[in-house]
Amino acid sequence: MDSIEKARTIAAELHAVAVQKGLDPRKPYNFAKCEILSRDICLEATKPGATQLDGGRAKYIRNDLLIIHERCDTDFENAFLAAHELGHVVLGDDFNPSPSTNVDPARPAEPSPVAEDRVVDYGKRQRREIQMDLFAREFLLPRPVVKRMHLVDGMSASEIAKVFGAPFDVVAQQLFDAILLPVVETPSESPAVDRPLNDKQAAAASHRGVPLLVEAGPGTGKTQTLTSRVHSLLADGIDPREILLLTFSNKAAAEMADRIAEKNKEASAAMWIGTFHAFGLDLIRRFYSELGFEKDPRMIDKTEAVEMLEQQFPKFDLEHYRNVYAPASVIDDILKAVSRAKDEVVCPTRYRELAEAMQLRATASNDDELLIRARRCHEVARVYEAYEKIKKAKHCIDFGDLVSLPVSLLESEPTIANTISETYSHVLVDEYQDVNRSSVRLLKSICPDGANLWAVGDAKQSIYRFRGASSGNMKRFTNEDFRRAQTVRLEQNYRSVPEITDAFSAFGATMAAGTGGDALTAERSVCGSKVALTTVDKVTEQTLAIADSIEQMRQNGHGYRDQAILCTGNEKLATLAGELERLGIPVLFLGSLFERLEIKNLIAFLSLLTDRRAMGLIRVGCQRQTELTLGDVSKVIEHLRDDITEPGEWPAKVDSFHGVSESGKQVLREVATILLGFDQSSSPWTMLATILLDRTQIAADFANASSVSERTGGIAVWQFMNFLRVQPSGKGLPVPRLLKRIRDLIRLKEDRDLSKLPDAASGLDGVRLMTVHGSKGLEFPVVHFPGMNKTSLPLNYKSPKCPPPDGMVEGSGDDSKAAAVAAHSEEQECIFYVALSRARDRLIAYAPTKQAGGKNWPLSPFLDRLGSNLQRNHVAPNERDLGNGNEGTIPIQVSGRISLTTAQIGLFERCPRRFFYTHVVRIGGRREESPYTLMHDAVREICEAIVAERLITLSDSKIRQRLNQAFKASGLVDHGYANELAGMGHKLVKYFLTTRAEGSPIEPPSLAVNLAGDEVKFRPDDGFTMEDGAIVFRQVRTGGIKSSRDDIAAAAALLAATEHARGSRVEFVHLSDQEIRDVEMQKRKLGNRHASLHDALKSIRDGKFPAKPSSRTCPGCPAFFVCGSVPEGTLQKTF
DNA sequence: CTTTTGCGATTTTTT
DNA sequence: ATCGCAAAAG
Repeated sequence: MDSIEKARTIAAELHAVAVQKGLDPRKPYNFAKCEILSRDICLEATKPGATQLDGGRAKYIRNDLLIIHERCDTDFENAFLAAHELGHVVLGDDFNPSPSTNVDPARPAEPSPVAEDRVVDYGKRQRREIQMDLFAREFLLPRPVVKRMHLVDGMSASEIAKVFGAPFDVVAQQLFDAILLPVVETPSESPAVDRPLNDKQAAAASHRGVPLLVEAGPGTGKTQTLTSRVHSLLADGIDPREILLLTFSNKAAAEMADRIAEKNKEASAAMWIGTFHAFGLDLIRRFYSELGFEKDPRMIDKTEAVEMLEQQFPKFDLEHYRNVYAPASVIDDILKAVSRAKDEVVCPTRYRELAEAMQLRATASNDDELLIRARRCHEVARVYEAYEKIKKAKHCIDFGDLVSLPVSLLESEPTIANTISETYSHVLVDEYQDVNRSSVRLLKSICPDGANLWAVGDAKQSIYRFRGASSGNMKRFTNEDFRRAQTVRLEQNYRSVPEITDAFSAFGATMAAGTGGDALTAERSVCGSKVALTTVDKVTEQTLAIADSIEQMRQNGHGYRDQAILCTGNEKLATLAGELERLGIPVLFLGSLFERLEIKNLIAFLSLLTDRRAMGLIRVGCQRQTELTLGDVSKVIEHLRDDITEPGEWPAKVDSFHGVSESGKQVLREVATILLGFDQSSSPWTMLATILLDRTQIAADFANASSVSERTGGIAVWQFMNFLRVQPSGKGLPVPRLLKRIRDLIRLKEDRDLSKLPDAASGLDGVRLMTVHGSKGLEFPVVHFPGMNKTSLPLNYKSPKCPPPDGMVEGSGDDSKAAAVAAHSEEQECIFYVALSRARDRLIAYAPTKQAGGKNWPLSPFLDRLGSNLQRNHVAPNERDLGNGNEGTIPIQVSGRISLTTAQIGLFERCPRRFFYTHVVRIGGRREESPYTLMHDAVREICEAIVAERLITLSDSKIRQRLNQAFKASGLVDHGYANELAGMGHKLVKYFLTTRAEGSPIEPPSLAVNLAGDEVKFRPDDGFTMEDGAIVFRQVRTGGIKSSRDDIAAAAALLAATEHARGSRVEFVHLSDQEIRDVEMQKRKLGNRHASLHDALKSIRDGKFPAKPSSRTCPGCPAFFVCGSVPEGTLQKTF
């Protein structure tokens, strides 16, 4: 149990005792006051800003036995400040005389992992203040009390708030903590039994003077050695404020802080413990003016960064990174390159110089390939320069800046560097194998000669090479960066049984990373089971095999919570989690928050305020209290499609919805009541908190659930509400802005942070599912490691979209590509090594040997390198239903024939589910509008006009005129870069005209291919009779990306054309790529596609609409927020 | 026996 | 999007 939970438990107990003494919690200030007075401490209110308050809002003055606080408007606020200070007293945290400044009564139990909170998460002072806020809230409104009021007495959050005179949001947050998060069990309190240090550990801990690098393999007692060193430094009389302990993750920092606090709470709070990034942020905040910022520059995440650049993108006029359709993805690629540059402390100017140097070399050696690479780098440099300017102008900083800015500062300002290095007499670094050049340079600035620098790491666990971490830094520590340095190697493994230790040591001996002579000696005794590899025939059986062995391990005494499943990537984890859950294995896994049904169900309420067709009813209709039939939902959407309705106006029209059942209308009125008083400008958090706690039973249902998977659902809701609290401000209405931001987060894969389970979930008895990266630093009695196929580990190297300029990555030599490939393959070995070494007692790897199609699927070559340490066995698990079969089938009755366009059938192929929403339910809500899509719309419109007016040429001025007209109609003229956008459009139209230079135009006819009574229509955009008499039909494809795999839409077009006129051709014109592609298919291929068309139509009749999820396409789908299960009932449909 | 084509599985990882 | 394998075609 962590310190925060401990504090809350104590607070709740105090509350209970006070109530027993007869105090009334409904008078909160008096309640807190009596508790304080009973400790012989005085309580005083004073006016805000009084000198005694020392700049804070409340303060405990120990010497005077006095708590003072500023006088607030409400009794509850006063009580909260008093209780906050009471926390400092009760928790024995009164050694630090600083006042309390950032008091927040509605603070969630754990910060949301977004933007700045990710960095400062465990800043020591923040952490104490968070603890006190939660203590105070718990003292005034204990979770068990509010939980009982809500669940047993049936009181809403507002009613509870009234009773206590507390604000709604404070009660709501407390209720969320109480009913959505699992109750943390009082632990059996078994603090890690510290064994005495072995000789090597003791030597490492007591070392003084010259820099020391401790090579600590897995399970060698690294943390214990490090904490021992800290305690020995303290014992030597070192002031804890002189000790700096740097880590790479907040998790590690918190663990170190807690471990040190076990023996010395005061020292732990006084030391600087945190990540490199948090330390960097501290420096930036201290020296903001030297860095050219105003006070407290704001941190932005990548989503915000992309948004900033997107606005200015048209003006960059990039040639090599030109994706005029979806600039966001290009910007993302470039920002990744920028981030890498910052890892190497390469500023925009230096980036451009490197690119220019490449250009010179390319011209000198006549190397065309090099020249193109150089130009690409140059374009990145241009965007990089602009990005830094925008950021500075807006007083923002990004993740990369957190380390690179302080490095530049300290390296250029020796006085500041001196001040800092004099502050810290002892610097300790954890996970040294994860340092990149920027962190090394930061270290060198803090301790130039390396005196009393102490680092610990393991080159074989270096799995962050993609962000510039290199185990080469381990070698350089002694040779180059900190000469005079010594090394110590810890050789005893205390974690794993010999079977496992020997296995990963054997693999370790063959690894490129590390020295080769670093095998470990197992201290534990043999367990009798070797590391196992369980192979199965098919992928589906792998899940069954894992489920079987989880249960078997359970019979051997390893509970679910003792077992972990590790995968290399997130995608596979999510699939596995779903399947195991269906097999009845409880799993601890959230997955992508916004893809969970509970969350989509909530977002549906929000979308009902913004979407005029109310497609959110699809999700709302699936929920217990608001059940609707699919038929009714579909009818409502149909009504709203033809109606001119503003978003949120539909509740007024319920009576006029003909064809909707009476019971359906009744539910719709209830939904309207649930939404009453909210609109697009409402705060999403307030609205959903009201819905969850005041107007529905949704939250209560989670509290009453018992299964791990339902509890996980509750945690997801908690996490989502937590996320809603911290939205960046910006233009537009809050609700639509939030929906856009969610889509952007997923597109940029920034939703990953939200899929981390809060600490409060750790008590649940479920199998832990995580990536190998996520498992670093952890250990589990049993580890399952699936997917050990050649294609997944090692993964093939893929070069970044924007490779760094030659010479940017220090120590990569002349061939930067070869160096990157080598680094990648080293990293893959490290991933395997880390995974193996997480296991204490049992380790089982899994792999299917055949693909779904039945062909062989080779095993990972890494397995052979375990030699005789690996026990192989092949199993054939009993078939069970993984529930993948019928998913997506919807009862539907199609009357009459089906008639679709090529575009529609193409959509069915890409994602049948999306087809269902778009063309069966017809939810509408076309794709998102952006300046780029509007520009493309204008171009398309003009091209259509050109065909209709049979124009062959059009003067530049006429094109401009038409574009201008279209831009006016769409409002694009007002865009800041309307000229640049018009320039792009001009190019596209001009290219379209060149495609019309040959042959004589014909009126494009409407074509169709007959498919057993049904049809697929092909309406060409353009048509010609060529000089040789051939007829050509053209379709303009705006997307422009050439898909190498011909889709069935193309086949349908071809078939339709041939049916119309034998020997006619079909061509796709890609405007952005300036290319005409002939649609060609061999007889066999065309035959196969023809069969696929038949299959597709049959699937539509059968109601088979499975989703094809993809993080790339889903966020852009209009049905994104409603996709999932559908309401009950059969759908009547005419196409 | 060689070449083409289809198809399935994979497109990480994080402060 | 890209790779590697297996089956079909030449």
